[in-house]
Amino acid sequence: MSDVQTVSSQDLGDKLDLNPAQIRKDLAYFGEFGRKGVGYNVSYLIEKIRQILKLDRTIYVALVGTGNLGRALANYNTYLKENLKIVAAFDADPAKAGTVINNLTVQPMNELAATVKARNISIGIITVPAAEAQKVADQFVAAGIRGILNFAPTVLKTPHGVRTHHADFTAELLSLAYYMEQDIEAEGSGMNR
Amino acid sequence: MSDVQTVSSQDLGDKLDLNPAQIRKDLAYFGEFGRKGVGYNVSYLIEKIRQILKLDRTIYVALVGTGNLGRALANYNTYLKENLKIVAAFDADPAKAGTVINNLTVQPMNELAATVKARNISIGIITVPAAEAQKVADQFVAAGIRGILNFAPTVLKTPHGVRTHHADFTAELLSLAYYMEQDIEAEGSGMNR
DNA sequence: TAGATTGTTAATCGATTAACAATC
DNA sequence: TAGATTGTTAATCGATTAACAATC
Repeated sequence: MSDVQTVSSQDLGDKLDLNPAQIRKDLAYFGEFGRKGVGYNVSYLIEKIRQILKLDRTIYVALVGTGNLGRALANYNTYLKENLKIVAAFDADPAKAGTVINNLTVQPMNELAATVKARNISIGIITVPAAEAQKVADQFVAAGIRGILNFAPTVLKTPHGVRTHHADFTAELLSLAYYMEQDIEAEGSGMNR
Repeated sequence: MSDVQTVSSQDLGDKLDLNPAQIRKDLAYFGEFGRKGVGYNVSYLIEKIRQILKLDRTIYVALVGTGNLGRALANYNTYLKENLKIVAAFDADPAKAGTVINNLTVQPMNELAATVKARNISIGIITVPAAEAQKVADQFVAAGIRGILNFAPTVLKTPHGVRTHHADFTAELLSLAYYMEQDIEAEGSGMNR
């Protein structure tokens, strides 16, 4: 491990709390990336993993809804890795068109389809009220988007072929609450984690 | 299934796409909730599951940071189930103190500890810039909070006994992008999902 | 060459499913 | 009683880990 050019499955297992055999098996599933007796070349492995995870290309993202959450996400843009870029923002309110949020000029909805195509946008983020979310999803789908990240508290219907993830704060809080209670019980019973 | 008073593991398995034996085993782990030859009493089962998931009590939540994201979450409050309630909001900017967001009056940070105790708050939400997040977490911990939901793009250090979840938009988008690509490949290869 | 470490096969472990006695 | 369905034990399946030949 003093040689930073190379890393062994043992090293990786230690760091990731995983069995070295697991590491080797998982990597071997995608190809032969290592050298027997030597280990894995770090930069080569990173490049391979980027390929496996499809992180070797930039993905362009559009945002609909420039309320508090939409603006928060647009500002978050700065933190997104270079392979994810929010490049367009839309709002149904015509009065919002032309306003600027963190370098993005808000566009009216009727420009959505053309912009998605022109800028090669493949993911749409929905931060509109629940009542409007489905309509926006339909417009994204019609524009040819491949994935939707929905922040509206409603379940969207999207056709097969369009991946839809739901960012659910409530679920996040409930999950946290559940594990908190588990912790408390574990303490009470003198168990360790 | 025509009798809505009662439900069988078969019924539940059909609905949840799970093996009936799995359903029975999982439920049996927590106790004997069913009646042989009859099934599970629906309302009794719901109550038991609520108990198991610790959903039978109200959890009080505080929010620090009333920027775009904080305000968005405060408004989201309306959608939270009755067992999760954001009951306090704080901001480091003294000028913000006293402003009202969706029924919540923003308080100055020096009131945090007292409010957490007085209102029996067990979860803290952090929506401040990354640079301030750790400081806020420390204050939450000192106030005796049991769980933290962190929206700042930074990893927090919290002591053993304080559950910390990180709501990571980037991870959400990356995961979506990954599955999108998988879908595309599956199509290309004529595989079905 | 001797030591190290991969990729992979064999052994183990755990989780899922099937089967069934108990019983409503 | 006959039919249905649980709770649980036994069988199966898959995933994790150990072991090791290949080889750098």
